[in-house]
Amino acid sequence: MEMPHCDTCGSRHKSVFCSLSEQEVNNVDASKGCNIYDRGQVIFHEGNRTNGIYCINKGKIKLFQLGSEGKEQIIRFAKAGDIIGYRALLSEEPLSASAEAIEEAVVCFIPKAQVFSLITDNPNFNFKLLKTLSHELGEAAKIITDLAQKPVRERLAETLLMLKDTFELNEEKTIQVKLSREELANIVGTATESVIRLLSEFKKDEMIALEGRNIRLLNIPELTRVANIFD
Amino acid sequence: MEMPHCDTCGSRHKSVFCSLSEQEVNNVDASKGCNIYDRGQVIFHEGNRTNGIYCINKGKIKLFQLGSEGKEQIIRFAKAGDIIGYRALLSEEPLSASAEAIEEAVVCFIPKAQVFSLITDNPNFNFKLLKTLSHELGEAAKIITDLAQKPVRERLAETLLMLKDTFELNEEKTIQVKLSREELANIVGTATESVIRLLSEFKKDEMIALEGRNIRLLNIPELTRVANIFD
DNA sequence: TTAAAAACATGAATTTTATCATGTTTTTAT
DNA sequence: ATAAAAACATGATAAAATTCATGTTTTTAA
Repeated sequence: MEMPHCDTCGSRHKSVFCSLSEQEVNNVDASKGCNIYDRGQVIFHEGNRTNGIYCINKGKIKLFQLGSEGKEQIIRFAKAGDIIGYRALLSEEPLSASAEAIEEAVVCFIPKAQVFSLITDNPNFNFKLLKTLSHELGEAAKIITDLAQKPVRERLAETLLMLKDTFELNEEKTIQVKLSREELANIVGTATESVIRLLSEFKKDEMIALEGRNIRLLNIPELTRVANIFD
Repeated sequence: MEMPHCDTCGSRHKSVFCSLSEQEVNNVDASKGCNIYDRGQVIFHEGNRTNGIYCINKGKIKLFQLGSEGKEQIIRFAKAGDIIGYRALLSEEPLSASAEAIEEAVVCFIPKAQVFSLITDNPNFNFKLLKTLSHELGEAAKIITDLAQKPVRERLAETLLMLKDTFELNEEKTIQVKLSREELANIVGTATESVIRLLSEFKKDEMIALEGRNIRLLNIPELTRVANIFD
């Protein structure tokens, strides 16, 4: 594999690393290691320790926890420019989730020492980290309230809109990520059959179109109404 | 009211402020403002902006979001030594939750400038903040998985154990916090009647004893088993 | 390429959970 | 102290969601 350079990494400027000096970018470059992961390959395992953070150069990643019955709960997604594994590194706790590529991905590993030296020496990086963590915590609180209070139909509509925001639509209004019905169920927090049924309903109501795992959002205002989102 | 001094604040040494120098403590003291809140009084409102963080000197606080039907979802609790409002301050977003005293509380307000100067000048404080945020994010992920996958009965048992860990038991094994059945339902994510019914069951099975709003945990191993917690 | 496995789909039955109705007890405010 | 309000409690009913069963389609691997 050809090692990608942070220098030429397209997503660096909209990432947590956007404020790094040339010298700092070179330091990160020198200390990092990169890997290609095929669809389905695991980047790290829940419960393990981490000695650095992972930066997504290319591809799409799902982060999930295993529930007590061995069922996956997808906590969030990461894509080019995002970092993963920082929560465990900073809290000095084991990884709270596993990370798995949902399409071919290139992921760089930045060792702990490098991360901590950036935190110490680059206030902008530090504030970016604080901001990322705080933002994620706010998102998590919203998800908690939704899971606790909204019925499955609303949560599925909301999930489709979240996937649109995260991965965007192409020209044909198709969400740019392919997930199985089971994976959708593992975001929504429901049974696979319920997702299948509700997707069929959304299709019948012409809110979406289905072509295999591709989902086209035909009527976003109506999906928003179903999701019961007021903000 | 008598203004409490950080200097003599019993919880400071186990809080995020434990690493402050004498000078820094004096600076915080000089810039802070304190208030007493009676049970039921609101400290801040979801959706508003904040210009600092709130440090609990005494008392117990619930943090909650309002769901789309106007129902409270309790996200977490705070007690002496804890800080609240930092998520919104650091993410530069509106407050994601409201804070309300569930018993008489003394809460100090530390202005933004003071917080940011500590972040910049005291690496230990900064790391404590990063650690707190990361830890909270991990807790939130666990809650998400539980809400998505565990039935109400298990979640209620788990909630009782969480309250035990947060507020501790007295000599009679009573959880040291008084919550209404409705508030318990707003943690668990269920209907008030379901909480009432399940508490009666737990009582019949001699896992707990009920005396008004006091809950005594008689059989913690069995509660743990019901909660289906393997760690 | 073809057999096996996995994913998708749908109906029926069952379980879980919420809602509604009603009565009692406790708390709060005058 | 007492009336009103809120909280607690429980049964009956209804709704929501899961599970089970079964068949089809799609994907994967030999």
